[in-house]
Amino acid sequence: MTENTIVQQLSQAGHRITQPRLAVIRALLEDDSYASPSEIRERAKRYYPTIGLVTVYRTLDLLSELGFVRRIHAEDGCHSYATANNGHHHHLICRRCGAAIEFQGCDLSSFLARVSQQTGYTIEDHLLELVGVCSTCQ
Amino acid sequence: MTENTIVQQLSQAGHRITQPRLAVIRALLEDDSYASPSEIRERAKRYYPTIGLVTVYRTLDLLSELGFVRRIHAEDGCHSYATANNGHHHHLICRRCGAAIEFQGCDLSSFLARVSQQTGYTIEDHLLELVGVCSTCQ
DNA sequence: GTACTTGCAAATAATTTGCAAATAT
DNA sequence: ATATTTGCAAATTATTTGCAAGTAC
Repeated sequence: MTENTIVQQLSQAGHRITQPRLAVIRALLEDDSYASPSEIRERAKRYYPTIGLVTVYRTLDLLSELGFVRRIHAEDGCHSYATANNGHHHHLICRRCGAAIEFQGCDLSSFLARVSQQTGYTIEDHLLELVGVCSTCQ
Repeated sequence: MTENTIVQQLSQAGHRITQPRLAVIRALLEDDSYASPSEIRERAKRYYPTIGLVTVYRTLDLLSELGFVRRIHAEDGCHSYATANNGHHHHLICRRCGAAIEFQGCDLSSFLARVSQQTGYTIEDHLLELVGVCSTCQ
């Protein structure tokens, strides 16, 4: 995902391209490790030093609605975000450095069909996150 | 999971069986839908009317360490808990009534091996939650 | 009897809201 | 020019901690 793509889609969706929003977008793209709103704010200050935490919250909400970020459900809480590409829906997270990348080809259909049969539930959605160690950290 | 099993293991692990703890355990077992600490407190009041919210938090922590409850990562936040059986590790959640049951046989090994190969990560753990509609709610 | 547990009150942390000033278009 | 966005301050919500009183063993 590039800054241009995000800016374009933000704009097309009727939102303004402001300095604080750009700063958050850059902060997210410059580093693939997941981060909390206040960590993202610290990174974003490099691009817009006076950015307020409230603006970071609001920008994350906005980017989340548009599918450019997603909340990470880590062992220590669910207050962090990572960039996300539209379409893919799952993160693979490095336990050491926090790098959160998306992986391709989540095909669980036969597994889900079996669980559905066993339980009587219809299954409509799933949350899947993999945790491990990235190649750099190994 | 039964009250007796939990009480026994709590006791064996050196913890005391108190009225507030029993109330939380009963509140959890009486209903399989997941609930927030304060909802659990409301349910537990039926068994011990003066129970404090702090005690509910502490009891949930304790039960969580022992593996009898697990946090549910729902669409609206990660502040809720459901009962868990030792060994199984994933919940299937009804979107309508909140029933959270565990399912058997999570075999993702070949899937995980493929992701590992594609990404260069070693994969050590995973978080999986399925969301759907239970047979009663259908 | 003693160590563990409880629950209040207070502290801390996380998030949201109201609103006047600033800014993108 | 105007509607959107910002960011402060304050409100709200969630969670943790200190500690004196209560309770299980």
